[in-house]
Amino acid sequence: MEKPRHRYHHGHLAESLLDAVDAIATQFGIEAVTLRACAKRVGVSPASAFRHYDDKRALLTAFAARAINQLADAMETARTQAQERGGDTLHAVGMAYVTFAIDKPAFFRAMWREETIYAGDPDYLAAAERLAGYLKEGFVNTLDDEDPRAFSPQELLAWSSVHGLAALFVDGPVAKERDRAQKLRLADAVLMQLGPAFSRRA
Amino acid sequence: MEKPRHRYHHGHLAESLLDAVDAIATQFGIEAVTLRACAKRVGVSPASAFRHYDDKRALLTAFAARAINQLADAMETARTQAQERGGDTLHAVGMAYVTFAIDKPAFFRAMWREETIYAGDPDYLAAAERLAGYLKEGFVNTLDDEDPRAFSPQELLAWSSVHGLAALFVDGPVAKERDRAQKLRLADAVLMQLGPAFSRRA
DNA sequence: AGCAAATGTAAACACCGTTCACATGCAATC
DNA sequence: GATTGCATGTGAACGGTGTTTACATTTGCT
Repeated sequence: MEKPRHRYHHGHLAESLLDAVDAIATQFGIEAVTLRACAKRVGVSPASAFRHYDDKRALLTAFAARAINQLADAMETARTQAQERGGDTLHAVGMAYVTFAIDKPAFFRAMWREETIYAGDPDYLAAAERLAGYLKEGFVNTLDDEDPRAFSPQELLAWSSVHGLAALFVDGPVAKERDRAQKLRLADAVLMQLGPAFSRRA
Repeated sequence: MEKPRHRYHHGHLAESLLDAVDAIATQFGIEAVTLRACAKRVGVSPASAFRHYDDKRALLTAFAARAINQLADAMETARTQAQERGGDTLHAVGMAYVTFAIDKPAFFRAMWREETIYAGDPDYLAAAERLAGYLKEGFVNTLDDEDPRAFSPQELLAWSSVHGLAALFVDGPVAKERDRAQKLRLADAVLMQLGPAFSRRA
């Protein structure tokens, strides 16, 4: 497990490149993510990336899928904790969503960028569907036979509210000068307002 | 008003470049917008753009501000019509918002891109504030002395819902295969759900 | 051991944003 | 009307970008 510094074959290049995207996006933002910079950071030639990804776009797609799964993980944790404590599951999941966006804005931007990723990618779609699942929980399914990718107006309102709030924090002129805690308090207040719109189970 | 084909001085380069961004973004998406391509389309050398904009980013900022104002125009029209007809103003304004996003996705993307524009630009901020104003209308202001850029939880919920719905249509995996009319019907149903969350004036 | 497939490389390509010294046209002054 | 100064557009150059290609190295299989 030591570091054989200069192996010709890297071994885990595909994943390491994703880590490089992660690091650069975290530090300098998604716009600063460059194939060449990722390669350099991993200690590998620029061309080698193409052995693992068709495109820069394919790399960003994989990164987006990974980011969505990270967000979904956070939502899953929030749901489980809320269930144990008997709290409002939808609220908890929504707060996890907004919190992630506030803490990892570059990741949040990378996730939803049709022009920069291959939005039809199966892994990406699967991750998005998993994420949507946590938001749908707690709603009474009016039609169980329905396409699982479809949303009832209520479900879509829930996702829209949470997503819009996150997006406005990250890329909009909302609460720009407030710190993290203030944003979270504001998010909490906003999501509370959502309550009356739903007749949902405890 | 004829066309003096080859004047050395263009005359309205700054605005023409915005038109070029408009055209290219409409046809090929915002990611395809290139300073050189804009210049070529206007029939001018690439360097000339820098006499009018500090940056590519400054050009995109101006375009974003223009796009926001276009959206705000649409919202203003919707509001006025709804008022005349005695309809739900907030709903009408929200539908204008979502409709714009569906019809001009590249514009909608360009508007909210902190990493690609100068989000502190006064013109941009003014446009955003104007837009927010139309969404705030119809709410009872609890604190009139408050910072006009601040939002009550209700107001922010309204913006978030509408913005999130638009964003999910444009850059999310929602209603991807549906046509325009179907999306608009779905948007209508979603925004209807919002009603119970507000105790707002007629 | 030997060979094929997988993986990494170096060099080249066209395109990108940006800068700088220079060319051109416009408008105000004499 | 000529001169002069300023705003505006140009051409060539720079380093950086994604991507391709022909080639090098390593791994894994027989």
